[in-house]
Formats: sequence, structure tokens, C-alpha cells
Amino acid sequence: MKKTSLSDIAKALGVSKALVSLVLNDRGDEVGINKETQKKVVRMARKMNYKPNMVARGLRLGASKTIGLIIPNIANLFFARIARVIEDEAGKYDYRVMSVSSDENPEKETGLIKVLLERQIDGLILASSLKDRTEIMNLKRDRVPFVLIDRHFPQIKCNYVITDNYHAAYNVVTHLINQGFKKIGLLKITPAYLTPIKLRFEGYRDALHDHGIRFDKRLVKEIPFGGIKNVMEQSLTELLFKPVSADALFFLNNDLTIAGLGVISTLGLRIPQDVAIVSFDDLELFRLLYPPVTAVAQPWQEMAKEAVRILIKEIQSPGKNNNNKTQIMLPARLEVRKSCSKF
Amino acid sequence: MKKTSLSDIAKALGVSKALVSLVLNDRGDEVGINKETQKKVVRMARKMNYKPNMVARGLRLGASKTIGLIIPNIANLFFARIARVIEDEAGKYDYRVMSVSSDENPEKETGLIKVLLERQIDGLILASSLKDRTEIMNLKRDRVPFVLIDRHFPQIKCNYVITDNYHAAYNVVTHLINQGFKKIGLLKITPAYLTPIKLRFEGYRDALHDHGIRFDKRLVKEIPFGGIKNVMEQSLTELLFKPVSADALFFLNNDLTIAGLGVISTLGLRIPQDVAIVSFDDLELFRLLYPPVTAVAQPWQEMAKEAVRILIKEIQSPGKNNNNKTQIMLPARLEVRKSCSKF
DNA sequence: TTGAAAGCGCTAACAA
DNA sequence: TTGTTAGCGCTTTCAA
Repeated sequence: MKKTSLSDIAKALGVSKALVSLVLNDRGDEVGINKETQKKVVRMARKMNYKPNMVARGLRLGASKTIGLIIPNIANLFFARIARVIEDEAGKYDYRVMSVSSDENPEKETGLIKVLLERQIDGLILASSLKDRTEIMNLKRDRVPFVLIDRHFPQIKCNYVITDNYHAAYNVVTHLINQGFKKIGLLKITPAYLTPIKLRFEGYRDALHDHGIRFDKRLVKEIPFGGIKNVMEQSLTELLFKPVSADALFFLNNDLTIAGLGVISTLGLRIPQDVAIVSFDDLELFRLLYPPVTAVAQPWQEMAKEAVRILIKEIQSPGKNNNNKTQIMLPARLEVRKSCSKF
Repeated sequence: MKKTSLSDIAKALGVSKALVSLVLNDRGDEVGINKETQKKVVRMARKMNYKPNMVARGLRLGASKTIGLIIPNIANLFFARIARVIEDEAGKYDYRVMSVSSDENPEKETGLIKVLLERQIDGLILASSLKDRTEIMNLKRDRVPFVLIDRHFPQIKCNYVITDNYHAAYNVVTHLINQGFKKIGLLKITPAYLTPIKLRFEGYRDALHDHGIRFDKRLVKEIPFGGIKNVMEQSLTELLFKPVSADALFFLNNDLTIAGLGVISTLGLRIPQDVAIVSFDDLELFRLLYPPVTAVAQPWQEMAKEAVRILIKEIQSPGKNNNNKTQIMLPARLEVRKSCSKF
């Protein structure tokens, strides 16, 4: 059974495609089509189980009503929650979302951008892992509406919505210092060139400095995105025992925290007596761990909402405003729990 | 700057669209097009920053190379992980995934199916919340390739990949009974008509029966999908104190477990001394809770892989095999941890 | 109040 | 070895 198209209906009724199109798009009254005719069309459409072909419509109209979403990994709850909000918000404007995972891999991401553009997405939201800015510059040059989230490129004038990573990290480290911790290990995710990672690192470094603690590079570890499970044990062993002997750990994302907690548990260390813990990214279960894990709660909901709002606005204002880009930095909230209190 | 199309290239080169199309689809040699001409075309395409329009291509070919994915909620890690595997597997065949969240709401899901079909997806994977089977029957009637995952409809002959929910639940309850627990509370998610919920319930009921324990309906609670946080406290209070006094709780999905753990912690109850816990769905952090939470680890990876494999096979074998549907039931693994050991 | 025709960008069949 | 034509399903003129 073939799908029914506009012209099938038109033929069955002995009218023109144009008329059917008008009626089915609720423009019958506007154009002034006979009520009776309209009814006939609608009835026949239902009878023939007509489903409009949005692809054809999109081709004709030059708009797919689809936005692309590039994130490192949909199976990371931070991004999954963002994806969910983006889906809901975009849905309000009748946009659908095609989301893809880049695995923090710039080459893969470049390929995905191409794929999405070829599919004629109307706009793009990226939590980008790109190292190089040329790819983003190309988007600008090609006038593709896009919004960066979570990670941005300071040199590029474009829309973005990010967390205030610097101050969030600064506050974490200040809190730890105030609690009496002095040797604070930092666990970064690779690639370390990502702006959030860099800014969190700077917040860490400056907080130490401002409190008179000398920066010790042995306290900083990088864990590759693809090998967290394998590398974490080694890194923590180096951090937690002599000669480094960290007394607190600051994990820069939730994947790291989860893996780190596993290793600490395996090593039989107590939190916070043997080592204090803070996580960038908050998860519901952190509150229920023993002891509950102190975490930076990022404003993922606002971030996603704003991103969609900005993107849709830009999509719908073709051409103009091409030089007024929106840049938003949202504060994070530090959820202080027992994992970093000095007993 | 307008996007360049095939005919722009053709015009610039003084050749035909067809030729350009052939060359750019790597069919130049096959058809026997002059090497020099081919080079010219490729060079010009690059120079003009040509990007094929997959929407137009799809319209012409009658295939969008897109599959739809309907799940209850992408922000639930069980489904997020599945979505990730589906994305990866589909990508191997050059298919992209458009995923949407139904919120366990049949009306919303019906709308989403319509939206996806209108967008000309080539096939559909559903973790369906539908109550009624008519919608699924319509998919069959319209010859839409589809695969059900996680939830199936026993009366309908179609592709599905599910967990062996009955035996998984049976084993959980048997284990609890063997540990000496007798009053096992069951927390279902609403809608309770979903096959996994029903089958898990039956496994629970039969295990009780086979071990000579009388079924007590006061031990069974239903928590609405949209109101877990609000209702959980009330339900657990009823279950855990007199007159019911459950000594163990079996949560039928991870959202329930997380919420339940929160309430238990608030109530100041100890696990497993005051109440034992088992979760359907395993999360990494469950292992790290105090005590670690016993959980049913579902075969989400195999489920997603199989679903894609079956779907693509069906998409690529048009018409034929219309009556040989694949039905797979995968075993789950019970991860026994301390949360349900009789101290 | 309705219809005819053009065209979005692409590919396949057929011609030359 | 290359070109022409038709048409996928839709919307938008413009004409009747």
C-alpha cells in the first residue's frame, strides 16, 4: 500500500493539488475556499490516511524544522538532561532534535557537523570538543545559526551559554582550603584544552594562590575520556600516597567522580578522613552516598532553555542581527555535603 | 552566500547535473566518465564548498536514512545508554537517529509516532508506553519497519527485543526469600499495564507463591511516572511501618530506586537491617552506595544492538519476509550486593 | 473560488 | 562519454 500524497487526494476529488495543500494547511478560509470543498478535502485526507511529507515540504520551503545537537556523549547524565530539555523546548516551536555524540573527538565532531548540515538542519547547538576554531568559523561564514553550550571559544564572537566555571572552581577550592585541606588533587578530563576544563583549572590555581598555597603540578592529573576506568586507579594511587599525599580531590566532571569513588572504595580509603571529595556536576545519588558528595550543581536546565531560545530567535530572524550575538554565563551552585568536611 | 547545488556546479562547468551527480556519488568510473572531467567536477565541488542536500536526495530516493527512536525519557540513564548504542550501531550503516521522549504518555507517544512518520523515517525503534495496540497495528498495516524494545505486545506478531523480566523478578524475590525476608514490598511504576511491569509483578507473585508465602496486596504500590518524588514518601511510609511492615523493597526501575533510597535515608532507616533493597536496573553508583545496592542488570547493550540489526535488515529487505519477525528475549543478571543480605 | 505551472535539489532512465 | 527529461511531494505565484 503506497503512501498517499497530496495529488492522490486531488485526483480522487477532481481538484488541484494546490487547493488540497491550502485546505490541509488551514489556509482554506484565508484564501476563500468553499466550506463544502474544504470538508470534502479533509474527509478524503482522513479516509486515505494522508500523512504530509515533511521532507518534501522542507525541500520546498528551505527549512527542515530540525535542529542538530552535538554533545560528547548522550549516556552522560549531564548531557542527557540537557538533551531532554532541548528536546522539550524545541518541541514548543515544532522543531525536532537530531542529536549525535562526538566522544570528545574533534575529527568525529567535524564529520558530524558535516552530516548534520547535509541533512539541512536549520540550526545547531554544540557542546563542542573542537580544538581548532576553524570549524566554528566556517559555521559563521556559512551563516549557519548556532549556539555553543557548556564550552565556548573566547576568540570567536558567537552565541553561547556556559557555566561560570572559573568562579565555581574557585569557590570549591576556597571551601576546601577553609575546611583545612591543603593538598588538593585535581582530576581533569582529556582533552584538557576544553574551555571549561581550562577555566576550572584556573579557578583552582588562583584560589590556591590567593590563599597562600603553592601550586604543585604533581597534584594535577589528566584522564583520557576514553580510558577513565583504566587510568583512574593509577592516577589516584600516585595522588593519594607518598610522596604526593593529597588530602582532597576535585573531580572535574561526573564521569571522573564516579570512577574516582570506585577506586577510593577499592583502595579502602575513608572519605573525608583519608581524602575529601568534590565533584563538578551533581547527580541525585551523590546526596545518598556515604558520605554524601559535595558537588557543583550546574545550571543545565537554564543553559538548555536559553540555548534553544537564542537559536530559534536567530533562525527566525534571517539575515539581520548578524552581529548581535548573545553570550550568557550562568552561575553554578555549590552543594556542600559531608564528603569534604574536616571531620 | 547561497548554498551551492548540483546544478550550480554543472553550470559553472558547462556540464549536466546528471554528470556531476554521478561523479560526486563515486559512480564516475562505473558509468565511464572521463577521468579529467571527473577531476574537474570534484575540484569545482570543493571550490564551491558543495554540500549534498540529503533531504532532496531522500525525497528522490524515497529513503531518509533516518530511524526514529521513541523512549520514555532520554534523561533516564537506562534509556540514555540504549540511545547511545543505537546511535553508534545505526551510524555504522549510515543511518542517523531522531529520538524523542514520550514521558510514558500514550497520547504523546501517538503524536510522536505521527511526527516521525511525517518526517519520513525509514524505520522505528520503540520502547512504547502505549496502552492500546491499535497504534502498533497501524504501523504493521502501513508496513513501517519497526522493532519494539524493552516493552512488547504479546498479542502482536512483530519484532521485539526484551529482557526476560519474569525470571529476573522471580530470581530477585527468590533470593530475598532465601535470605530470610518475608514481607517484600513491590514498587511499580505507573502505567502498570506495561509488559515489563506486569511480568516483573508476575515473577514476584509466583516466586512468593512457590515459596509458600501468601500474596499481600498491601505490599504492592504504584508510583506515577510524573510524580515519583511526591508519592514515594507516602508509599514507603505505608509500606515500612505498621501494620504492613515490609522488611524488603523491590523497586521496579532505577528512578524508583533513586527516589526510594532518598526517602529511606530521610526516614533514618538502615539498609538492610531495617529494610532490604533490590533495584531493577543497575547503575554504576549503586555499587558505591553504603551498603551497595543489589540490582538487576539488564542487557541494554545487546538489546540496542539487536534492535538496530533487526531493523536495518527489515528496512533493506523491502516487501519480502513480511511474516518472519524476530523476537528475542535476553536474560538479565542479578548483581547481588549487601543491600539485601540478612546481616 | 479554483487550477496550472514552476521549482526546491536530487537521481534514474533513456538518448545521443 | 555526456546530456535530456521526468518526477519524488510540496507550496507559491499567477491566471482564470
